[in-house]
Amino acid sequence: MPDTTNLEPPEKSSARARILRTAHDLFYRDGVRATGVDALIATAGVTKVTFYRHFPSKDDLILAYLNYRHELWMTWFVDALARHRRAQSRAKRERSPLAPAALALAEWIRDPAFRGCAFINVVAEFGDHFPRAVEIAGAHKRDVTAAITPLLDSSRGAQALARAAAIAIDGAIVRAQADDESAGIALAGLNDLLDALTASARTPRHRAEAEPTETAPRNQHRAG
Amino acid sequence: MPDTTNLEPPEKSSARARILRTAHDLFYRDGVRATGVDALIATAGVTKVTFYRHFPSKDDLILAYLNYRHELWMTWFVDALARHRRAQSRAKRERSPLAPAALALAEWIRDPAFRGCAFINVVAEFGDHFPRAVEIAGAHKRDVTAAITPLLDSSRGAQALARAAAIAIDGAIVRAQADDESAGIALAGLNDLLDALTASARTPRHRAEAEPTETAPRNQHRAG
DNA sequence: AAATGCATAGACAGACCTGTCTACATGGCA
DNA sequence: TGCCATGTAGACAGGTCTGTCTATGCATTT
Repeated sequence: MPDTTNLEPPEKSSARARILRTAHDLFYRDGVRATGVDALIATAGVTKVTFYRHFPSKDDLILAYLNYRHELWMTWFVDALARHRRAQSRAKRERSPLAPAALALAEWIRDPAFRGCAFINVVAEFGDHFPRAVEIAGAHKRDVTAAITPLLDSSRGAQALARAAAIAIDGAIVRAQADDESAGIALAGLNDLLDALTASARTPRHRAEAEPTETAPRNQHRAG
Repeated sequence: MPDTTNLEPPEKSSARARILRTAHDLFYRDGVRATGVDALIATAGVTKVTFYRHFPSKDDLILAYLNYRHELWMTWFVDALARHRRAQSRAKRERSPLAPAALALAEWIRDPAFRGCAFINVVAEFGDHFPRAVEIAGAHKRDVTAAITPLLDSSRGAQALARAAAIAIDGAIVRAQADDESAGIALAGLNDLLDALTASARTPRHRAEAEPTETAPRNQHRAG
C-alpha cells in the first residue's frame, strides 16, 4: 500500500509514534518474529525504557501494529477504490463493476515494498499461538469484503459476490507474493476471476447461496 | 492433507526419516521459526550429532521439509482429484469440471490438522530472506496449477483458466486459515468462483489472455 | 580382529531473545 | 519550588537459539 504517510498527531508522544511506525515497517518487511526488540529500539531511536513504557510487551506492539496497519491500509484501499471508480465512470467503455478493486490491487502488488498481506503473514507466522492476532486478521478480511460490496448491485446476492471476490483478491495477493515475476499472472488471474464473477451474476445460472455443505463432503477425514 | 503415511523406505536410515517426519509435523503445525532444533531432536528421539549429520543446518532441513511436503501433498491432491472425478462421472447430474478440485479442497480444509498452505506460510515467514524456499514454493504453485489443468478442455484457454482457478484455490486456503469458522465461507466462495469461471469459459465474452498490463497502471507507485 | 559407519548422551560456545534494572536529564504544571 | 511524566544511556538477568565438541557403544564389513 503506497505512500504510508504518518497519520499520528505528533503532539501526542512522538516517541510512541516513531516506535509504531518503525514496527510497522520492520514487521511488514522482515516478519514479526524476525524483528527483535533491539532492532526496533535502535531503528526508532528510543531506549528500552521508553519502548517498554509504551508497549509493555512485544505482543502489545504486535497488536498495535496490526491495528495501525489495518487503519492505514483500509484508508488507502477505500481511497483507491473511489479513485478508480471515478476514472472508470469518466471513461466511456463499460467495465466490470469490480474492476476498481482489481486496479487497486494492481497498484499495490506492483509496489516495490509489497510483501503480501500483513494479516495473512501474521496468521501464517503465529497461527493458533496468537489468537488475538488471528482475530484482528479476521476482522480485517471482513472489512475488506465490506469495502468492495458497494461496488456491486445491492439487489441480488451482492454479499455472496463480494465474499467470492475477496477470496479471489486474497489468492492474487499470495500468488503475487510467492513468485516474484508472477505478479502479472496473479493480476491476470484476478481479472479473469472477477470478470467471470460479474458475468455469471448477470446471467444467474446457478446461484450458489453461501451454504457450502451442498458440495463439501460430510465425512470427517482424520489426518496424520 | 489427510493421512500422511510414511513414504520413506525404512531400510535407509530410519533416523533421517524420523527427523524429516517430525520436522514436517512441527514446522507445519507451529511454524518453522517457532520450532527449535532442540524440540525437533527431542520429539524425533535422536541426538544433536545425528541430527546435524543428516541436516548440516536448519535451513537444509527446512528445504528438505518443503520438498517432502510437496511430494506428500501432491500425491494426495492428484489422488483426491482422480477420486472425485470418478465419483462425479458415476453421478448422473452434470457439474463444473473444476468441481473435483473444490471437493478435494473441502476435504483438506475441513481436516482438523489444516493450518493453511505450508508453502504460503513459509514465504510469509521468511520472504526475501530465504530465496531457495520461495523458489520451491513457486514450483509447488506451478505444479498445483498443472495438476488441475487436465480437468479442463485442452482446446481453448485451459491454461489461463487453470491459473485463475489456482488463484481462487489459494484465496480459499488463506481465507479458511485466517478465520476458523469461515471455512464454510471460503468453500462457498471457492465454489462460486470456480462455477463462474467455467460458465464464462463456455460463453467466451471477453477472453482475457494473460497479459495483465491491459488493466494495470504503468506508473511506478513509490511507497514508504 | 580391526576398521568403519552410525547411533547415543550431553556439555559447551556464542549469539540473540525479551524484559528489568539503576541512574540521570528535561520540561511543563501546580 | 516541588512533582511527575517523559525522555536518555546502558548494564544485566535468564532463557532460547543454532551449531560444535568429546566420549562412548554397537553393528557390519573387510
